[in-house]
Amino acid sequence: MNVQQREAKAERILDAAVLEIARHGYYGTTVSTIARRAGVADGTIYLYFKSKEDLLVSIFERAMQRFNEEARRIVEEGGAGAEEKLRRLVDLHLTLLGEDRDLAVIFQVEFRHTLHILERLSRSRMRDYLALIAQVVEQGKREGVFKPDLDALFTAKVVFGILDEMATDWVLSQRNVRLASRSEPVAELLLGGLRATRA
Amino acid sequence: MNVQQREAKAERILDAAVLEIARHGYYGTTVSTIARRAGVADGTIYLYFKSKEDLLVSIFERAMQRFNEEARRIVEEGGAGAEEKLRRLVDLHLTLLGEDRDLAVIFQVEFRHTLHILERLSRSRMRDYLALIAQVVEQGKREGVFKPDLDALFTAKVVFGILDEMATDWVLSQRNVRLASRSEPVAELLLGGLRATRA
Amino acid sequence: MNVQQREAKAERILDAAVLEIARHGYYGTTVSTIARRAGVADGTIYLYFKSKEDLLVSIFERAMQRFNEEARRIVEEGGAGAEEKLRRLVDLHLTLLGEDRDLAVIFQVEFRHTLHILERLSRSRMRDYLALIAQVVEQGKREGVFKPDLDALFTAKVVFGILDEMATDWVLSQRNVRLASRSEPVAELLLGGLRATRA
Amino acid sequence: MNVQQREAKAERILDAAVLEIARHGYYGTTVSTIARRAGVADGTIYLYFKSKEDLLVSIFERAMQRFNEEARRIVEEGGAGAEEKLRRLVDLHLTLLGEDRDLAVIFQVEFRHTLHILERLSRSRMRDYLALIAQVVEQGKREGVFKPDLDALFTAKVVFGILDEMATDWVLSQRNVRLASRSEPVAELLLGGLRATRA
DNA sequence: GATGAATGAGGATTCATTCAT
DNA sequence: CATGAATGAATCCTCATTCAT
Repeated sequence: MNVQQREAKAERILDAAVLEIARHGYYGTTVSTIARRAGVADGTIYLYFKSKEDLLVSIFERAMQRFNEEARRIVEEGGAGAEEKLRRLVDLHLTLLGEDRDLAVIFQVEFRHTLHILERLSRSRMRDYLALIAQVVEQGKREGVFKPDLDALFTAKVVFGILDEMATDWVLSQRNVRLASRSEPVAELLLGGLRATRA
Repeated sequence: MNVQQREAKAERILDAAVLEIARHGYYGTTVSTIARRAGVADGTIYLYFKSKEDLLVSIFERAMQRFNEEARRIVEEGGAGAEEKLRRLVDLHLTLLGEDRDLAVIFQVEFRHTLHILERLSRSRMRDYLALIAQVVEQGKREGVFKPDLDALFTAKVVFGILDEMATDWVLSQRNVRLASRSEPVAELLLGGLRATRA
Repeated sequence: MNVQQREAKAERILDAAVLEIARHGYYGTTVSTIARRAGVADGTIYLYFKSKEDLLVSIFERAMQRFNEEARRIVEEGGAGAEEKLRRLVDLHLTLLGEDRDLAVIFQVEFRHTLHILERLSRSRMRDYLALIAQVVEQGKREGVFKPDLDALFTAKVVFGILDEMATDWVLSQRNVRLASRSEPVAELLLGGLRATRA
Repeated sequence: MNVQQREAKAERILDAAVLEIARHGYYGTTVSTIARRAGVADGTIYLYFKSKEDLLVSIFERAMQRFNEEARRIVEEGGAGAEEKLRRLVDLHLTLLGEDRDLAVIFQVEFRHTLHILERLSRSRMRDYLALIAQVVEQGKREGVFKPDLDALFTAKVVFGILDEMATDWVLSQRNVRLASRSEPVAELLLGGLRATRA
């Protein structure tokens, strides 16, 4: 079995885990259930993941990698201004979560709890993400479009907090709206708070 | 045993539950452990609470009641303006959580997960809380100090999101700062985003 | 529940464990089986014993205590000579094991393997037992009835080895003889080897 | 692959099994571990042995064959007397076990437990071994150097029991002595017990 | 012959909940 | 009212064995 096949099966297991955990919670999901949905035997799970917990960590890692990659692409792009970048980050966040409700549920609901378990590990990925947002804030300050006295990290947390609340709200409400439809107003409100008041 | 004694014991059990669950998580805490810390027998817990889950619901209810009561007092006060009320709400939120780290941990970490369990129930209390914030936003619009086109509920969620992120950040960081020390900058940033631009 | 009742139930569980383990081996016996035979629920076992392994340790301890107690009584008796004491020790060993075939099986078969698990623990009880035999050898040397150049501990091991082989042989043979019927010839043979040759 | 190559690989697997089982016990050793140490795939084991249990049986068979072969050579030698032969048997037993501690561990510790599994099978080889010892006892009786009233098989078991206890003691003690250094005193003690008292 | 990925039965242990005292 | 001993369902994980390649 080559690397590609192996990874494909790991993906399938991870996908099954996302689906089940989103619907029934981490503690409400048994390894057996995940295996059944992935179409493998219980024991097979353990050929690909060290433990049930490792499954959760892997879901987080896989998702955060994508978040961070795409966010980095936006932040490090040469041409765009800070306002534009912030709009895109907001949209990226809400779009990625909005595309996969199950993943969103896990992020907004399960991981919170699991931070208890995962502790530092997950926090380091989060720090990276916050740092990327903070970078845009700094750029905005340099460009003179954001208030000069903003604390970049503090502001990044505020931005994240709003996006996070939007996502949680969307996840818990059963209404059938696209999460990304919030991008515009959220970005507006944020920029309203961050923009330098012209003298 | 009169009502007062009964309630006192229920409180003791609830306090023990807060402490243990904050430290070890809902699933990491056994009913036995809670009973031991509360100084009662395992079975006694069930004379006061329907189940382990009910314990969690009760913690939430007790805390939210206090939040909502105090928030209502602020919101319904006649004399104050919307800006002032928002400042006070921000401070209330961060102060109440900052006073009891264990409770804060449960709110920021355990309840998220548990929303899965508690579902609608908890959301109704949350809706009340959000409605109170929204009321202040409305007042600000009427007073002309907030932008006239703000969607009140949406804005309330934004406010809550920021406060929530601040609290989570505080809970997860081990640093020894007072959570309430964030009240000022948070309120400033929020008001910066909400204020009507004077013509 | 008082101490006596508690101990009675622990005994019942231990008895059930002896019976099942003797018949199916330690690894061939499930905790469930033991529980069923003891007439308790699976979980109850764990109110009395830390683990399945602890059950095995406890069987060993309980039996060795009886062995050592009775052996000590013989060894420390004032009046008897070394020859007589050795005869009685041989008889004690074979009688106690011969009385309870299940226990004998566990001693001769299961514990060997389990020494791997129990290691030092059990060896200390064994050392006590060997020391008691050695004491009799010393007495015999002082009395001039045993060869003066015997190494007491070495000799004790020889004695034990013979008794042990007799027991194992009895356990593995299905023949229906009393183990204690070997006491006489074994003692004779032993004494034949130990006796001082009269000048 | 010719017969020789096939046997060489079977040997390698058996050697790996001896090593692992001696160190971790039969139940503590996985087929995978044995395969890894033997440098073959898990499945390959099953091309050479019917099952994990069969591996154990084969270890026993291989070792007993050597024991019996060498013991037979001693016993059937024309020139030597019974005393001399017994000395040599004692030395053979302790030397063979003393040369390979891993094998000794398996014999003294694992097989005991496993007798449960192997039952009759192994006993037949053992009977052969005991019969060889008994033969020497008979010879001694005929030669008049051993007591005339000895029960040959009973005596053989006594001899075996002593050797066995010596081996077990050596295996369980971590001291760094050669097991064969016990040959002399053991033989002396035995002969002391068996010798005919000269009239 | 050799491989090693996949299987899935099996078992020790935990813990929320009950109920006789 | 309070106790805490007893319950037994429920679950993660291991590992001997198989079989498609």
